[in-house]
Amino acid sequence: MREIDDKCAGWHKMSVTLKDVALRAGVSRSAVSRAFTEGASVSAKTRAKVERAAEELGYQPNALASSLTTGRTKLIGLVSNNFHNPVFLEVFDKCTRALQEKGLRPLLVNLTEESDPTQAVRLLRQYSVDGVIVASSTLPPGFASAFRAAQIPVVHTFGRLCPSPDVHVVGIDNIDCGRIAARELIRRGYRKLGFLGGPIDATSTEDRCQGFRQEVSQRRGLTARFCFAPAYSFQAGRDQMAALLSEGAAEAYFCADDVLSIGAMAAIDKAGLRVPDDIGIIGLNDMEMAGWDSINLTTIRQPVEKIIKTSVDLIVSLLDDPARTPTSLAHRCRVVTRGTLRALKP
Amino acid sequence: MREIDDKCAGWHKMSVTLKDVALRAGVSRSAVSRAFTEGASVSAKTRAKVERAAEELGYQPNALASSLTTGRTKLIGLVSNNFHNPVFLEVFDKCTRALQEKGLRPLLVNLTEESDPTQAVRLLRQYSVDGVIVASSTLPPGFASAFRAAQIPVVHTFGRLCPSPDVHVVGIDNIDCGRIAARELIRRGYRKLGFLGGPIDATSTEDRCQGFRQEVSQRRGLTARFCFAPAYSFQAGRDQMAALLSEGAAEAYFCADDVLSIGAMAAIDKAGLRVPDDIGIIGLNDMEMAGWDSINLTTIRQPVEKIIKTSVDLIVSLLDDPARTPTSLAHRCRVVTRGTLRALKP
DNA sequence: CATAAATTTGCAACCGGTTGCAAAAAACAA
DNA sequence: TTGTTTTTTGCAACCGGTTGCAAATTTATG
Repeated sequence: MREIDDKCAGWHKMSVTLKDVALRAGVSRSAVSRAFTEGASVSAKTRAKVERAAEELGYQPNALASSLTTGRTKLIGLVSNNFHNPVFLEVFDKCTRALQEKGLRPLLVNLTEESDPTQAVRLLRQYSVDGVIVASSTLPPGFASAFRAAQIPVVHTFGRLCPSPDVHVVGIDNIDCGRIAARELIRRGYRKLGFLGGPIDATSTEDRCQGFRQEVSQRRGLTARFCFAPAYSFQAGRDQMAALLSEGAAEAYFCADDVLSIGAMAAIDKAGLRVPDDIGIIGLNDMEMAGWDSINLTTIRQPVEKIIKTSVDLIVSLLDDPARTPTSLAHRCRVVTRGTLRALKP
Repeated sequence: MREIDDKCAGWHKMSVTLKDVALRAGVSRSAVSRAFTEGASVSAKTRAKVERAAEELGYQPNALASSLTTGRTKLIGLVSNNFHNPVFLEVFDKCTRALQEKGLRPLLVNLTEESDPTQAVRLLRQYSVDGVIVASSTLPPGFASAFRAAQIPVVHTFGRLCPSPDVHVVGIDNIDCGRIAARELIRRGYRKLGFLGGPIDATSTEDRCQGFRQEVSQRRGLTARFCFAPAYSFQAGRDQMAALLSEGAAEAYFCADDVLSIGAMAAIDKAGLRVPDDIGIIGLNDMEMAGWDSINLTTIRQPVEKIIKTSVDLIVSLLDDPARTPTSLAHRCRVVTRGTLRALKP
């Protein structure tokens, strides 16, 4: 520590460069460059000289400078608008880890409200990112397409599926999730069903709603009501459920998100009703807190880890082959049974 | 959409450059550069010509290339190892927003296990970040210092306070928080106190423990026991509390983190005891979930928003004046009373 | 209108690397 | 040893911008 400080004393913006190393090692600048390039033509002898000099000077190649000629920055834009949903902490964790393991660096973009991609595209083009991961279950497909139009490889993680999509999509089949939820409720004998969604224009809510509706309409003797909270948030779920309760609630709800579910349960509790005895709830996501004892939410599990891994692998392969025709990749979801639906009839 | 695609057809890696714009506008490259530089000397006429040409070609200046000469990338390393604590979602949200508002871009580094800074320093030096925010309540002061030693402006957010620190620290007075917690428990008439910390080597746990201990030892007639969970996690809190219960628990615990508190409460509940009737709990952080009805945790609130704002303002000012002597900046914390401590005696 | 002052412009060098190419060195073959 | 092939090396140009400086232009002044 002390030693480093002493060595540093006096500099201001030194930053050892290729030239310095070359000078010290007594070789040309190209030689140094090559010594640091995997698979380049350098003799063992010069490589040794260079490495020693670099070591002594504490040289670090400037990734940005080299990107100028190589055309690769190893930067990946990580774009999201879901900075409020706990499940996204897991997403960021997994995603940054996976990228780091591949030698890529996540450049984070937080879309505040904004759902217009031009700003984000501009920014990420300025930084010459090699690719972009759009992680959002609410943005429309057109958002991610804007990156493609700008020649930037892009994967829309948690995006809306589509048979022949504009850009690569990795996520879950939200329509199917709606069906799964409906079937689970029906299986447990509920007849008066409800759907509580997030923002009505979020693609995930639309799709989950659609699947739910489809499944319900295929059966006889069921009723279903649909409503939408203005956000995927505790407060929104709570308020919305409070309103529903005052106008006569259904027997069980599919809340299109765990946080929403928890808000809804708070309202139910406050109204003096009990889950699952009076009202059943099934959520979606299986975020960590869903498993906490005081919450214990039955929910549909989204395999986040797999989704992220697939997305990162995909973006990596796109770096080499950007032209691959876009595909939709859906991961399987399953119900995680906890305590917010009544027991199956024996 | 269609139109854009058509225009794109044929390119491969075109990327419009300064030269292209210069050519089209019929001016020199420097003129174009100046037209895009705030406060440079350009006539209105040429600026107009350049802007039109740039518009037509869809030109975006390459931030990385310009960083080569200006020495500024506007990249800020955001380094953290707390990708599991929900409060950090808020941290990331606030932090990225604040940085973006200042025209800076967060380059995320997820320290997986790792508590050796050399790797991170190397990486961020390669990308010539203008500064670094280390957001962690567990890393030792030496971690952030490594950036300073590498001549990179750094702020340690949520770091350990110190009268004359090695690097700028913004956060809370953890020792004081320990005291506050103890006082709150004592005020409510608890006599047999307990401290449940996170990893024993996390600076935040050490300090909170120390403050708690200090306060307790200043009073008569109190007992206090101390224990530490291996992580700031639900499971760890739960397991640790389960162990405590089996060997005879205290009347009230200060759990050095909200997630830990919730885990502890789960264990208490499972043991057939009740909070706050049998055991009182006070947490620390006031993460969003602490306010959820089913949790309703009394806790010490950390003013995350202010802390982040201060940190970002600080790093911004460091960009212009990197040599400023490091300071410790503590934000005030206060108890948020909810339902996990017994009522005050009348 | 001439001249001085202020503004705008382009040239050329530079930022920190990479890379094609031809010359130099080393390794190999005869 | 010499001639040939292979490997290593340095030169110089380039990546996409920025900037000091002097020349050219515009504006202000007398």
